[in-house]
Amino acid sequence: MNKAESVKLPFTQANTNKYAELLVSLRRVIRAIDLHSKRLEKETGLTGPQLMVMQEVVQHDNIMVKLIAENINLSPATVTSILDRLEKRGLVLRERSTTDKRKVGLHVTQQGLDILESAPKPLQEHFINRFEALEQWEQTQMLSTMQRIASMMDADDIDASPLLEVGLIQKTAES
Amino acid sequence: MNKAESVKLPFTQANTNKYAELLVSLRRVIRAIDLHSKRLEKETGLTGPQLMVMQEVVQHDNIMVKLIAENINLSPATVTSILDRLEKRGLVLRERSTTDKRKVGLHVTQQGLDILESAPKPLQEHFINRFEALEQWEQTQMLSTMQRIASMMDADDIDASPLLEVGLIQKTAES
DNA sequence: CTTAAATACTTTGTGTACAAACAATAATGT
DNA sequence: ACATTATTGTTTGTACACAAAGTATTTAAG
Repeated sequence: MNKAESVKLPFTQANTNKYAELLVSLRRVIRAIDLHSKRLEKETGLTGPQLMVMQEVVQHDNIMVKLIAENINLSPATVTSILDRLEKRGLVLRERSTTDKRKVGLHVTQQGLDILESAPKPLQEHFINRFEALEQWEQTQMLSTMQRIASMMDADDIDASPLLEVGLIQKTAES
Repeated sequence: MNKAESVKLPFTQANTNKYAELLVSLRRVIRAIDLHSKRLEKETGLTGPQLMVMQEVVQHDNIMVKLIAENINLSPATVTSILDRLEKRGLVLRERSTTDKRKVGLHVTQQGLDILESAPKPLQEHFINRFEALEQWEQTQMLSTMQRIASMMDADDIDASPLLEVGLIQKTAES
């Protein structure tokens, strides 16, 4: 077990445990998504997040800001700023509820529908094609890996109780 | 399985192939990374990206901006703005090369080293612990899945030649 | 040697993305 | 009735993150 005592290893160095590589892959993915979003914007006038918000509004008319935020995993503040832009372009409408004046219901306009009509997907066509060309089991496996990473990451405080359902693996300390 | 066949299915509809769920997981992960970065900032004064840049500079003294950008997968413009902040706080130094005055070499200061000394990891401790508690094969499998997703995403133009090695799956045109 | 092209970095402009502070309203408590 | 608390949404301030345009410098071409 002489793996980590080497010479100096300032911080994350050569033995750089796999999670560092994982982080690099994640960065690549994040960047790819962002670049796609930027390209969308030029081609269709809608960024990825804007597209996701629009779709939420279309699928659930009169939806509240809070709900949108939860559904697509963004903070309310972020959603507000996205809605500002969408409203300014006349793609959605805000309507304050009369029964509960804290709430704001969202509606898509005809112009918004028109844009969505021709709107592309929130992920690269290229990726989608490749993904769907995979075998079912591969898609499933990819998805469940991502979901697992996600659940390992969020809930920093909640302790891994639900993660152990798989079985109390007894550590198997083989080197 | 009568859960999603609802009424109209405007665009991305109920059969909403798995990639949509994948995107949701990715968003969760992206957000978890961002939230961790924000927390880091409050606790140590360094965000995740700042930490990554610092580590590049420590590991390769006199490194150029361009190189940093490539190594951590960011645009030069982004790195410049991160360096602005690090320099303003006296954590790094910019030094214009004398032989090629376009180039800027980066150096970490003592103060920067001090901060790094106590610097946390760029991912949640919690995640790292969980990840490293996994079996080796599981770590490997997670990593390779992420790398596969990454390579399916970037290089929008490059056609999937290396991806087909697995076998020319014949599309499975069910539905 | 002068112009053109390439390189390295910065600036500008836009769009996320968040926490924290705020405002308005609603629900609850006393 | 009045005060406290909770909920919903917005504002403010900061930090990414990029493309496109701009600056300075170097290299290449003619």
